[in-house]
Amino acid sequence: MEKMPKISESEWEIMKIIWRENPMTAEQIVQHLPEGTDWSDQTVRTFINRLMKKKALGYQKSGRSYLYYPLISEKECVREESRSFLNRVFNGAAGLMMTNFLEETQLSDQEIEQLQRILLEKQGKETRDSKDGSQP
Amino acid sequence: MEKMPKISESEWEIMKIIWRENPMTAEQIVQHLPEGTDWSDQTVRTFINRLMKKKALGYQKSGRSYLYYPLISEKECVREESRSFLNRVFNGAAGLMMTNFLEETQLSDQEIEQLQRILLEKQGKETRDSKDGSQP
DNA sequence: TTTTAAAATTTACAGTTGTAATAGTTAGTA
DNA sequence: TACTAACTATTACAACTGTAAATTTTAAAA
Repeated sequence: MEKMPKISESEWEIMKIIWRENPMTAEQIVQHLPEGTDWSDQTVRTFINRLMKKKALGYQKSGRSYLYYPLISEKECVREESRSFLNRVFNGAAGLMMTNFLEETQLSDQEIEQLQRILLEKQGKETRDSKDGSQP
Repeated sequence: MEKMPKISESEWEIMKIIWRENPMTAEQIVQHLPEGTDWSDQTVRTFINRLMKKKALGYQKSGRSYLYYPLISEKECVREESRSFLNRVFNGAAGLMMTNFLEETQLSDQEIEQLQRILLEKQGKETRDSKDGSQP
């Protein structure tokens, strides 16, 4: 984990596509943009280029075009972005954040049950574990 | 809710202070910055000014200085920032997001229990309510 | 009332982001 | 092999951010 580059809002769109499936050409990336996204081809290529400058994407040549692939992991990025959000908005208080989300969000029964299951499991563990939180 | 202005990372620090206690002078805001924040006075005043331009802060004169107070609510801002984060990182999938957070975060027993309580309550309601989600 | 010190306002400046247009390169095609 | 269409790379430019310094205003002090 060398030091995650900062990924902007638009760049996230590109990364999400690439993480789902790669390697991929610029052309393909454009095709995979969520509907409603109204970016010109050039704009998308600019984003791709910036991501390469940031070392978030790598490429290999293939005929006339490049095949891009991620150099940073989605998990790491999600973790970093979550950390940032949590600090900015909730001063790092994860419990408060989740309470808030639960109260404001509509969830399906399945989701509720899954969350309950996770909590149940956590409840058993928390008491056992030290406050460290890093296990393989 | 006219249309929330976009609050930057640094500006959030100012807003969080003002929301906690207001009205407040620039001087006081500086004093309430979290320790470790290494901003010059001028920098803080720049942020305050930008927040006024954005109509996020208002003021009333008091002697030689201004007393600032919020013009936008914390709840609204938190909601907006959460929405943005959720879309950017999880494509809007709240359940996925919470699952992820629960799995990555260390929580106290109290917090776990509180979350369980909220879920329990939600479980009763979800089945009753329509999928609308807007009640007074 | 003039001075002055503290506040606020204006200006600065580089880096990031959104949004492309334009220029340069190159692999196929004629 | 020369041409061209598709790709990539470079350049553009304004708005937003982080970070202040310089300037102007003004209430309080002398």
